[in-house]
Amino acid sequence: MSRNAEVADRLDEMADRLEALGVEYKPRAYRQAADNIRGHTVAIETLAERGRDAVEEIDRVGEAIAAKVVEYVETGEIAELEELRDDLPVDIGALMRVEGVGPKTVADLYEALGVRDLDDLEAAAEAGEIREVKGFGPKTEENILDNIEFARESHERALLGEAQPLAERVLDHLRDHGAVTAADTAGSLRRWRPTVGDVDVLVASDAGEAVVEHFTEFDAEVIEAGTSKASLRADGMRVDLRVVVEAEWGAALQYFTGSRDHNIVLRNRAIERDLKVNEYGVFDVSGVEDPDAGQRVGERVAGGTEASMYEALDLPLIPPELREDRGEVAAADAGDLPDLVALGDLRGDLHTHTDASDGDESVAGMLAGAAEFGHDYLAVTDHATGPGMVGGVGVSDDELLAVAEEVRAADSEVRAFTGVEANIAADGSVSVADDVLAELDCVVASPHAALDGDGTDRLVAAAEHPAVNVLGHPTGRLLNRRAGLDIDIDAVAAAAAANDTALEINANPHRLDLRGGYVKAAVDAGATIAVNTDAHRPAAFDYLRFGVHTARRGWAEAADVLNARDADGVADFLGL
DNA sequence: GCCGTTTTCGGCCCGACTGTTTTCAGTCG
Repeated sequence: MSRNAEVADRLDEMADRLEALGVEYKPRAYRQAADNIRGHTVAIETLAERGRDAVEEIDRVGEAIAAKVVEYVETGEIAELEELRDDLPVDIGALMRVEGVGPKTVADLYEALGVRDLDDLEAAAEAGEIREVKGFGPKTEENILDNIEFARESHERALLGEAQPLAERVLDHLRDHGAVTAADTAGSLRRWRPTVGDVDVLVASDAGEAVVEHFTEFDAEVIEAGTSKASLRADGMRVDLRVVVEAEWGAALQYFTGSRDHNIVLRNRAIERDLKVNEYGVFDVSGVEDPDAGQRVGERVAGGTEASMYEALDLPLIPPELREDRGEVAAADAGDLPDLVALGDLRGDLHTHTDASDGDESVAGMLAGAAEFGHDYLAVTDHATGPGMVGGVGVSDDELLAVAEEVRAADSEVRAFTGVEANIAADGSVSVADDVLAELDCVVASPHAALDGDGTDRLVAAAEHPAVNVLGHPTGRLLNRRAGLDIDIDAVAAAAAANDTALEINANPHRLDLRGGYVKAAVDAGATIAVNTDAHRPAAFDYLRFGVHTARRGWAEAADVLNARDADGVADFLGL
């Protein structure tokens, strides 16, 4: 776990515990600080070493939280958190994972029954003790019992790469219903976050109940189903449906896409204009005595489309991937929104494998697959031997040259670039002889071993290597499994930009590395981005969309992306 | 606890739903 996430988790825990105690406002402050630390592109220990003032540079982190961050980095503890843990000695994170159980419930059940963890909770529910607690009843007890098992299993967020295909199947099913006039994803899935907590789908229809019923006929367990919303559990994920009328489609889509912080910025902007924004539309409340009197108070000025919602606030439509409260509203206001790269802009793939190393397909098969996918060019970059390449996966320098010869000789519809995925050792050196690298068109260099600690110097050294063209999956993270290297992205991006080395967005859904926040920093520093699939078989070329949307989350335009260039443009970049 | 064209104090987004209640607290998104 990167230390940013580790620190953020501690602050989130403080928020939960403060909320359990009934403290107002502080929980929100801690959560916002935690979110911003988690997403910050500079390693938190680097900032902590520079002192409290440096930590305070992170948005929503003030004096008090910065001091706790420094304390945590230096001592591994936050004294106040330890006190809070002593006050309420429970596994608050595990308990809150139970649907319907929040901080207050955790505190109440500890006080009344001494519930400390999921096992205690289950025992208390089975013994019928929970229904006897004041404020609780048999229904709550039953719900807790029903939801405990899912809480035990689903401690991880689902990968985008799993959730997106499920969402598409659900949307296809919904669109089969004649009364459905529009259907789309919402939530973090529509923002293409690398992991999602659940799958949100939204439908426009005048026949809410019929659509909900149709939804429950999808092959899945029904959690709940009302007149306009319902939830299923499918493939280990929760799928939430909402049905709205067509006139409120845009408002609902905007609202449920979030992020929450993005929506707060919009609401505050609305208030400045005597407008009110909610999931039903934008309303002019200038002549209204009490704007809070109801959800559709005032005159509706927008709501049918998402664009109308933004237009009512004097803004252009902001693409979902940007809606993370990272300055997108200010940029939109100033007319400075990026013209984001799109899937159709991508013309090739510069990081792929064949059965010469650990791929499943021959050189010819990969080239044919690339042509079928619609690419103009493909770089064949099999693994070199070196640190991290166990079990004979990597091929020797001589074999690399033999594969290159096969690539050159291939009769291919796409332009074929020879290449290698070399390994960046812990000291930053590259594991292939210089004279071999010189023979190859496209040299990808990636870290495959020693994937913890600070990797900044290592990546800077690789970026400065004259033969290296692309830094592959720079941090080496694996979602839900390995945090990967901590890096100072500004330093890495500066070195990449200065040395004409591209930084990869590895589109494999287990990686999505670089992540969006790092991409934005890299683009800001003038670095070139390569969106590659790391395909080990032709079917994996489809991963490209996950990479493209990650690029969009990083505010990247087509001009920032190496493989949005034509084959000659790429050849120029590679120095051919 | 944080923040500032309401600037060093006084606010802090908004609404639906559920289950428990006789008017609302907690949770969720």
